[in-house]
Amino acid sequence: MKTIEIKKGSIIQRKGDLNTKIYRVEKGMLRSFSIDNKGKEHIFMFAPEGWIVADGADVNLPAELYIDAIEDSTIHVFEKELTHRTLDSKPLLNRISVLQKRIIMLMSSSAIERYEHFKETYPHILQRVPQKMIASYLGITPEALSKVKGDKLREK
Amino acid sequence: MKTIEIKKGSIIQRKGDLNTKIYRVEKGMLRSFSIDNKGKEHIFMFAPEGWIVADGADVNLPAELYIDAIEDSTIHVFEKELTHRTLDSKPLLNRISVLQKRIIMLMSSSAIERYEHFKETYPHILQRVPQKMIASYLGITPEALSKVKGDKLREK
DNA sequence: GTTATTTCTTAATCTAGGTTAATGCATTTG
DNA sequence: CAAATGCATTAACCTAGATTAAGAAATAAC
Repeated sequence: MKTIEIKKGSIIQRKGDLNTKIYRVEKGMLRSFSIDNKGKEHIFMFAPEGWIVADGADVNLPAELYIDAIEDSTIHVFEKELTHRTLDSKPLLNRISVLQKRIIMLMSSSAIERYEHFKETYPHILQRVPQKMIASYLGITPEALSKVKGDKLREK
Repeated sequence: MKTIEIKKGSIIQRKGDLNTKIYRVEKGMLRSFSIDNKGKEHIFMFAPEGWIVADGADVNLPAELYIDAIEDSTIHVFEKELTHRTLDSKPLLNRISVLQKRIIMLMSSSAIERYEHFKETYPHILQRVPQKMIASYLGITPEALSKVKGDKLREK
C-alpha cells in the first residue's frame, strides 16, 4: 500500500492503462469517467472520503475508465492482485446492487426523476460537485439539468 | 439445492418477494426485468443454459426484479445465505465488469450502437429471443429498434 | 389446416433532451 | 483588484427515439 497526495485535476488513471490498482480516498474526492467517441465525458462514479474506486473492467484487460481528483486529495493505493485473495464478498455484492439500481434507473426514469433520486441518495456529494458533473453522472447535459430543475420549480 | 421444471411464461420471482434465491439455468432461458411506474417492462438480463440469475438487490430487502422463464426450463435453485459463505469473488468481479460496461453503453452510445454491441456479444441470445425483448434490454421500444435496423440496411 | 395471437414493420406525429449560442455570476489566477 | 476562466441559466432550434395506429408476417392453438 502506498499513500499519495494529489492536486485537484490530477489524472491518476487513463483508459488503456494497466488496470491493477484500487484507490481508497482518505481526503478529498475522486471520480471515474469514460470518454465517448465524440469526446464527451460520462461520469461513472464519485468517490468522497472513505470510498473506494477502481475500474471494474477485467484486471487482465486495459482500463476502460479515467480516474482523476476533483478536489485536492489524499489517496491510498492498493494492488488488485493482493486484495483479491482476501476479498470479502459483501462489498462486491453491495456494489452489484448499486449498479443494478443505476441501470434500471437509466432505462426507466426521466432526467428529473434521476436527479431527485441522486439528491436523496447522495446529498453530501450534490453539495460538493459542480452541477455539470451531476448532469454527466445522470446521463444528460448541464443545459438539460438546468432546464428540468427550472421546470420543476415553476410547476409548483 | 432444489431442481425445478417450469413452463415458458412462469414467473418465479416478483418484485417485493423475499430476495433469498439464486437460480442456475440447466436448460431453457430465464430473464430478469423491472416494471416501471407506467407499467413498462425493462429487461435487466437474459440467462440461457449455464448462466446464473439473481436479483442483485440487498438480500435483506425485498426483490426489485421479476424473474420468469422465456422458454420451458430446468432450474437449480440455491439459497443466497448458503452460497455467500463460500463465495468466490471471481464471478462477482466479472459481474461488476459487465454492469460497468452496460452503464457506460447506456450513457454514451446510440440505440443502433448498443444493438450492434449486443449482436457481437450475445449472438446466441439474439437468435433465441423475440426482437422486442432485445429492444427492452437495450432500453428502446420495439418500433425504434425495427426502424434503426432498417435505416442501417438502407444506408449501405 | 384454419383461426387466433404474437411479433415485426412502416409511417405520421410528438416530445424529452441535445446543440448552439448568448448573458450574467462566481471563482481563479496573475 | 483586474482579467481570465469556469459555471449556471435561458432561449431558439434540432433530432433520436417515443407514441399511436395499422397492416403484414410469423407462431401457436385449436
